[in-house]
Amino acid sequence: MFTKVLVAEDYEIANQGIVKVLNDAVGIYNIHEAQYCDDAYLKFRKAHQSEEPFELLITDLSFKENHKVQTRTSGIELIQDIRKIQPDINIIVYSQESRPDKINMLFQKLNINGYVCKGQHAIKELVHCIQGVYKGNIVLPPEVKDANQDNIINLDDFDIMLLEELALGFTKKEIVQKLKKQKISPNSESTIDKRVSKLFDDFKAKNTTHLVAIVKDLGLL
Amino acid sequence: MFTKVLVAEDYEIANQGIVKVLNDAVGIYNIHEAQYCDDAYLKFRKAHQSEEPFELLITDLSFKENHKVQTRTSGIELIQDIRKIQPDINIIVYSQESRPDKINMLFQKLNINGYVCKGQHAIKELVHCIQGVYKGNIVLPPEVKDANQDNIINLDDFDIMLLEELALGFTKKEIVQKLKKQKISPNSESTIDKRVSKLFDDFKAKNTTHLVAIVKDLGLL
DNA sequence: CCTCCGATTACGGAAATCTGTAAGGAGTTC
DNA sequence: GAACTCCTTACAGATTTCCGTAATCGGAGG
Repeated sequence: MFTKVLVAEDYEIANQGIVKVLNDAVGIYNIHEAQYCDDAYLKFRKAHQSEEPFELLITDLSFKENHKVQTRTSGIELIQDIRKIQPDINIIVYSQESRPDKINMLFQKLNINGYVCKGQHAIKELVHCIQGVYKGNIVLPPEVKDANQDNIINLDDFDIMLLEELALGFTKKEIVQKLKKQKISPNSESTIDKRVSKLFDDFKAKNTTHLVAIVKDLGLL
Repeated sequence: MFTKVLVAEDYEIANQGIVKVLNDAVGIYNIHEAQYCDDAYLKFRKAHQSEEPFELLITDLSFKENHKVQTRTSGIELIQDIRKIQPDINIIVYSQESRPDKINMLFQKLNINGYVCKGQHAIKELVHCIQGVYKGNIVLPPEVKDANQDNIINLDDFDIMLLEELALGFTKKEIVQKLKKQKISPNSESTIDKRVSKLFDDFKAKNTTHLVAIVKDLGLL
């Protein structure tokens, strides 16, 4: 089993809970805690430099800002920064988020090893997830396993960019200008139209406003 | 101090944590727990019928659905249902939500007595909140106290309805038709235009899509 | 009674959206 | 090379949005 683990979680009650689970149910005792992203990063780097690296990171996604100045505010940035130092580190994200699309994104973009959803069965799922990751598996939460199947809509970066620009209130003409300025193709208004129309079909949206509302609800933006 | 308290929280680790805080830091020992909304409601009703009512409800807002059929899925419904039985019950909401607008809505629409934000200082805030509510105060979380001031935008029910319809992709013409069918006034396209334009100003939105995106981000929809 | 003020309503016009059709290019397959 | 598909681009027209101006109505206050 993993011997050295870092738990990054700002919510102090949960933090205590996780440590207890690791002790009692998994049998890990060398556990370091961090309540702030920056703190987690520093602890991680120090351990890596002194050649006593962590084997597993368990982290939340959202860290509330407080009086202290934090350079990293979200767990996503923390993961990216830590992966730069130690690419093969095992990472389990442990968060409130339960929207399948958003969780899927974590696996795709950040290559996390496991995800546990804070909730009723968090203890059982956490134990199961750690054991699975230790065996080298990718452990999806039941929320994603159930929901997946065929309703996954594959959005490429261009689609995401379009959605973001539209959500920021830019007109298609403005988006076209931006694209041309940045020399990104495609960049004709007609193609943008076509792309957005395809998104209408995908998400069964009636118009741009509806589309952005749907995508916001799904947590993709 | 309160003697009989109900804690409704589906997240088992947090549930345990709250009970511990109530025991150690506040000195409340007659604590009942519920992991499901329906369960909380039943316990509450039973206590009220047997004339040993709860004096305080501490509840989360979001309850994950699971295999069990739940008639109440959100803490908001739970609060509304419990208030019907015992209007003067003290209620503290204890949730992830940190957006000032959404928290304000809880105080305005549900008349809750206190709010505690899950986070770094949850323990201290929870203790402070319980003590304040016991004295008869309305206890706002620091997030709201800081943020408030003048940036509160007052939306009436008509505005909210407009925003919801727009987010569902209805055109203004369609909304007008609905209003006329339901004999709700105002119901002219021109007034709808004016109202939405005012919302543009309030939220500094460039167009309808931008407006809906902003409002979704604020958590008002 | 009169005036002021805010909300509602009507109307018009420039701009943007949405939805077609059609044409050109790049890559694949036969 | 011909046939095919997929993506990009152009264009056009109906609808909708957005933002003016202006008329009307009702309540508040002098």
